[in-house]
Amino acid sequence: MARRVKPEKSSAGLDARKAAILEAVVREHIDTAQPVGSSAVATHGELAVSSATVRSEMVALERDGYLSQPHTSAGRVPTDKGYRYFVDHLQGGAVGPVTQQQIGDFFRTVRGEVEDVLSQTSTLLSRLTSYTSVVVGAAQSFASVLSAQLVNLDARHQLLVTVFADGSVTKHGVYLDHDVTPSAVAEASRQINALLIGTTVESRVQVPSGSEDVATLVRESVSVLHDQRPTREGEQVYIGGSSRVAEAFDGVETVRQVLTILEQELLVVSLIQDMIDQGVSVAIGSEHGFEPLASCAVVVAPLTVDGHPSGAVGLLGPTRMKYGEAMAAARAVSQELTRYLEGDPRV
Amino acid sequence: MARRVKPEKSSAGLDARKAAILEAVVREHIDTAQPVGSSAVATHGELAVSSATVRSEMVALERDGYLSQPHTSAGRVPTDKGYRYFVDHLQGGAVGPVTQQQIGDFFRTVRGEVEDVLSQTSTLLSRLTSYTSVVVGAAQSFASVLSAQLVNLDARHQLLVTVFADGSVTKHGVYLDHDVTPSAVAEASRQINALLIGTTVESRVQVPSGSEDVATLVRESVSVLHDQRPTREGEQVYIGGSSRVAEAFDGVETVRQVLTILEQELLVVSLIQDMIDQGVSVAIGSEHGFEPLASCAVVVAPLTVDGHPSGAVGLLGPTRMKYGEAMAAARAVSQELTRYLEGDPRV
DNA sequence: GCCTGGCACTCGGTAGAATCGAGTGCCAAC
DNA sequence: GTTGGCACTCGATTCTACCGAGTGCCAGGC
Repeated sequence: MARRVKPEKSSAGLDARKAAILEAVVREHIDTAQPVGSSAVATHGELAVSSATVRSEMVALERDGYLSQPHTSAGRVPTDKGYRYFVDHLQGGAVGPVTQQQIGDFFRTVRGEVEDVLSQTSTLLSRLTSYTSVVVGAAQSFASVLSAQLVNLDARHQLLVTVFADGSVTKHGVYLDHDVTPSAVAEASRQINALLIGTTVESRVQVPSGSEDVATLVRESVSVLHDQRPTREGEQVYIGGSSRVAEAFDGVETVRQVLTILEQELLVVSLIQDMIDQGVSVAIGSEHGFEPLASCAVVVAPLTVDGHPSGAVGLLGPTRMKYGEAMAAARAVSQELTRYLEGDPRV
Repeated sequence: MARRVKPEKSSAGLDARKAAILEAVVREHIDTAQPVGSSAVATHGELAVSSATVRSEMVALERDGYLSQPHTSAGRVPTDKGYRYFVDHLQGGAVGPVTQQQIGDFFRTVRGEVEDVLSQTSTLLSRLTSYTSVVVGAAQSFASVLSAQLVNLDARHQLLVTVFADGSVTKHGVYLDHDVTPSAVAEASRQINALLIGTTVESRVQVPSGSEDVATLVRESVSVLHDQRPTREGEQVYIGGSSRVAEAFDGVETVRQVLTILEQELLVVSLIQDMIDQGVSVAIGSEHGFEPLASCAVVVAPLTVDGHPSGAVGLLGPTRMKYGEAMAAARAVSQELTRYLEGDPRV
């Protein structure tokens, strides 16, 4: 058997006509949610060939895994591989002027704590794209302590309020089984502040021994701060427009599955984090290896504040989502959000 | 025409047999989600009457608005009024021992900031009941300031961290258009603390005039704290198990509508707040006057910490929800959560 | 050798007819 | 007042026929 290699097939690319047909099928299917027939491609598209030609090309595209047929005598539907090719060859356009304007307006007028801004950003992104949006804000666990203060709630209950260099604030209850005097709390607060400033939650510090109230308070405070579970505290997830899930899929069961996934924030974070780590911006269907999201596509854009990776914005839609628009919107929002966060460090 | 009044009809109550039949219909319908026929009631129920008798009673119940027929020759379905009667005559049982155990375990082991506890409580309640749950935590806007501190993020950016008597903490960015020295910040922090301690966000305080850095910082800080939007900051909403919405209704469109409502937190808060204010614990169908939730029922239980109303826990399900279980679970969780919050004031 | 028009074939979707049966309303008899 | 009996209704289900979009294949043309 001759080892002759047909250039169009062995190379990753498709020949121009196949590519054009694939693109037409994808575009049409995204638009109509219906299988696309050869004649639709022949008339609608720009290629000047007959439907018979399109048909034979489609056979090849199907053999190579870019298209599939729901059943004989139906049109073709893109496979995940087909979408992948489409996305890879999409020259990333920018977002429309109206959308850009809306994004600009939003960040010009939004105010409040970072958490609120992230949450509202998620809603914005969802509104702009009509897909479900996810914003992940990663607090740097290596951020050092700027201030730690023990506040007296009542004689037995104190609140440890810690401010970190990245602007995040945590609070932890510190309880004793007997009353302490305000002056003991004030003294403990001074010591804690001195002890913790400049450290991170990962660094170990020398705590005083002894059983008098001040020492106990200091020990308790330090331990409660260091025992915070790293995952939950480190990342916040904001999901916007979960009702869009019900628009994207028509089976109630699929909707339920996707919503169930979205409820598990750790899952969502790790999925998006994986994508960011691998430098991927779009995951289609089962590319992320997540069974229940097999009919979904995820688009992400990283957030980098002052050079540090610090979260991401993402969109979740059906595999037949409008990739161009979604990617443009995610990019635009991530850029503006980054600028906002940098100009305005973790309000 | 004789003005004779039949006692059973004019009084609010139904005669015993009608009540029994109504109850049987409601129970059966909640169980099966199907219209209930007369024979099912006659056999299944405890009443020793024939289906023909049940039928004629059902005609009366339908005339009085407790039941309705999807179409001739189908069984009967309870109306909102029918559910209302059922709920009003439900003697509130307690939660099962297993559930009680789970709730107890949860509050015995849960740790962290209040916000996290409330969020996890919402998930718990949803898991226990398989309905979507809502937890509203109301921070007292009348809570006085325990401590206010200005922390130096960098030369132009300061963070105002305020601790309130109810244990809540807020942070606000304070920015100037020029650099300030750390000692100015420290001095401003001292003044702000002295100025604000004991006040509430509603009380007006006398701020220093003058253009030097310290006075400006103090003015800015006080104003940024007072300008916080009262609604958004005052109440936090935690929604658990939104995927349950997809289980409760079978039309994708209904699911979408309900999810859309749940996304509008202010709406949810005001709905629940209204119910609490009016001392209602169950709202069925259109009782709350909310079009898109016409096919839903809402169960709430108030939270009162140290005698002050401070939020609520709620459940949202279909009108054919298991009222007994839902109410018992909401009550049990609200009690335990109340105890937790009191014993452990706003960690 | 590639493209094209023609053609037989496939198969899901829709419409209509027939059927089934759960459930009703009514009535005469007890 | 209750009950068994009975005719009737009407949604749901099944079956059939049919339509048509779309295919695969092939012979003829450029």
